[in-house]
Amino acid sequence: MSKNQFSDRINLWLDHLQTAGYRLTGPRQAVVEILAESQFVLDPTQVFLEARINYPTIGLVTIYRTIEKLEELGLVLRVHQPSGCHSFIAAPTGHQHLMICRKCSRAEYFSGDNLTQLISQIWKEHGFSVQDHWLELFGLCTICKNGNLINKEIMC
Amino acid sequence: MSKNQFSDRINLWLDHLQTAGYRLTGPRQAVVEILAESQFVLDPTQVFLEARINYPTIGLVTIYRTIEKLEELGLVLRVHQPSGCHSFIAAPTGHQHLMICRKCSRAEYFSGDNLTQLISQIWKEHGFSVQDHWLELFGLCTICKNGNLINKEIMC
DNA sequence: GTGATTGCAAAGCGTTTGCACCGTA
DNA sequence: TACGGTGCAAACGCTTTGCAATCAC
Repeated sequence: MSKNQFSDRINLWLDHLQTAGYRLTGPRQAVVEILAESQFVLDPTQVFLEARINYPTIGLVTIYRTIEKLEELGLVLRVHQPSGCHSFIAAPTGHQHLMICRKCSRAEYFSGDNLTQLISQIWKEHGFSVQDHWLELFGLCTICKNGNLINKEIMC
Repeated sequence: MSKNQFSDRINLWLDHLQTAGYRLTGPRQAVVEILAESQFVLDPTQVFLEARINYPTIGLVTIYRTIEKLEELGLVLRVHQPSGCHSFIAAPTGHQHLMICRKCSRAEYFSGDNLTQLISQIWKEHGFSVQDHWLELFGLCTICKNGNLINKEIMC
């Protein structure tokens, strides 16, 4: 994804917020910039620390309140991991699932999962009607797999 | 799953605890009985309330400590749901995934997911090496789908 | 008898709420 | 100017820890 696409996402999110009746403020823009551009899943404290670089007076409470609004607008997603469920990432466009790097927390979306056969089989065997599914992959991203020491700290 | 199989699971878990060097106590047995027999995902407070029926002096802290040991022995699994990640269920035998009823929290395991093709495709397209995956289905169980009012309160 | 286990109370942690001040529209 | 947004401090709920009494081995 190019730098321009990330910038587009920032503007898209700011538009969404404004359309929903929310005001455009410095602290809000700082949070949007972090989450819209991040290739890694981030928890509120990580967003807070990043946001303070551009907006030093921002408080952690504002991070929570902004994430809440972005989540409500479907722009941001809570990410569930074995290590915990306190992190967030930009929501996908369309039907996609996450793969997350165990080492650096980099997150990428993929598509192409086809569970229709499985779901109809489950219907027949268990009588369970499936409405929704969660699929998440864990492993190593290209960079970490090749032994590079690139991680969140160095990248951000 | 028959009643006998559940009773077997209780004894199996108690054996595992003892083999691991843990002592067999009343409070521990009470927790094991609840979690080994439950068809529903249960959070620590729910286990606590259930366990007090058989063991009225048990404390919530003991629930947490026993769940911790059962998890460590691979007998119990934390369940992640849109509503939160504080619930637990007996771990599956072999490669299986959970389907969870949105209405009553009943959980059933299924097998037969085949993601090998998807994972090799992801390797080719993203260079991401997948080590593990999470798959969870959400919907309605046979009982809730048919409009019955059976739920946790009535069942347990 | 000895050391693990228990329940209570207190501490810890992430998150939310109350409130007066501030800044956008 | 009006009212939504902000940051601080305090409250909150779930979970963990410290400790003396208790209980399994």
